[in-house]
Amino acid sequence: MKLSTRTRYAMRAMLELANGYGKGPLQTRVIAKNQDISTKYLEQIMSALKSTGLIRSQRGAKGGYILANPPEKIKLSDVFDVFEGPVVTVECVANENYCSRSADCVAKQVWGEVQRAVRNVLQSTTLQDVIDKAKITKSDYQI
Amino acid sequence: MKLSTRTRYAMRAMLELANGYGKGPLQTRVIAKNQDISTKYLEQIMSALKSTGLIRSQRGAKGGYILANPPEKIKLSDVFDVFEGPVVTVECVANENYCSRSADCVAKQVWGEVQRAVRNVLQSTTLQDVIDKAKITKSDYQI
DNA sequence: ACTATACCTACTGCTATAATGGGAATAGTA
DNA sequence: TACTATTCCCATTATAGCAGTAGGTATAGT
Repeated sequence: MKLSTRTRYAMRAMLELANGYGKGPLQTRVIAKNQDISTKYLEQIMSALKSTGLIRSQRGAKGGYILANPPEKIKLSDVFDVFEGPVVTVECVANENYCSRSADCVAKQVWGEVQRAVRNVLQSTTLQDVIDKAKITKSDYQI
Repeated sequence: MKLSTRTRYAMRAMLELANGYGKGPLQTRVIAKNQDISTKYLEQIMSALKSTGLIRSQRGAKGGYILANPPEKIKLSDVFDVFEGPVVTVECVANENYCSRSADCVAKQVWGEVQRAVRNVLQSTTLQDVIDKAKITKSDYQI
């Protein structure tokens, strides 16, 4: 159950944007360099983040991306869901009609609990929470 | 972050074995039929489960598989780990030297929390727990 | 005009997944 | 002994998704 690099890159990019929130747009190129990510690949990721409404863009020179909402309003689950779907698990948890065993299936319940555990962590934490945590634990922090 | 079908099949097969624990070996063919899984594919999965020591086999006619330990001694995480590795997340969480940002990386901490949440669910539940739950909620249960 | 940026589309190599298939070794049974 | 049901072992395949590359267009600032 690995995370895709897309999700990891997306999270790191969003944390960069959160960190620079209020200081104008941040460019893909800059984020890519800071995070040591392929610029071209990150471009696609930013595009996806934009299409879900998490970030806004400014085209042209001095353009870039900014968060669509303040970092304390963006939950980690918002970012996570862009590429990992509605979280973890199994088709049968989401779709009641997926399989004939559905009603009685206990395996389904197990995966449902795992799903809730993950969601609980990601929904109860905002980008701002993460930034704050970093500032507390490290003066010389990095994201 | 989908689960592989291997893991889902493995879990269902283990639950079948748990359900029939003490009644002699259960055959791949039977499990496959009950669970509507390709027999040949399940064969490989059973082989992997055996090689990790979770189940034992009896070859030849009237053979099959049995749990290596009673169902109350087998945690769901034992089954999960066979195919999903040491759980969720990201190389940098497991390997301290994976990336130069490691020491200060807050993204890493996020994924670490997710990992712990998942492990917590899977380590605190045994096969027997799941069977019991099914018996309570349904007289006509199915796994 | 020039430049830096977002934006768009297509392609590529790679790997893992989810099977399928054939057959050998083993053990019970008639 | 012959027969049969099983585990066991190995190879092959089709597909899909991931991660990344590439080239170009539209837009905005200077």
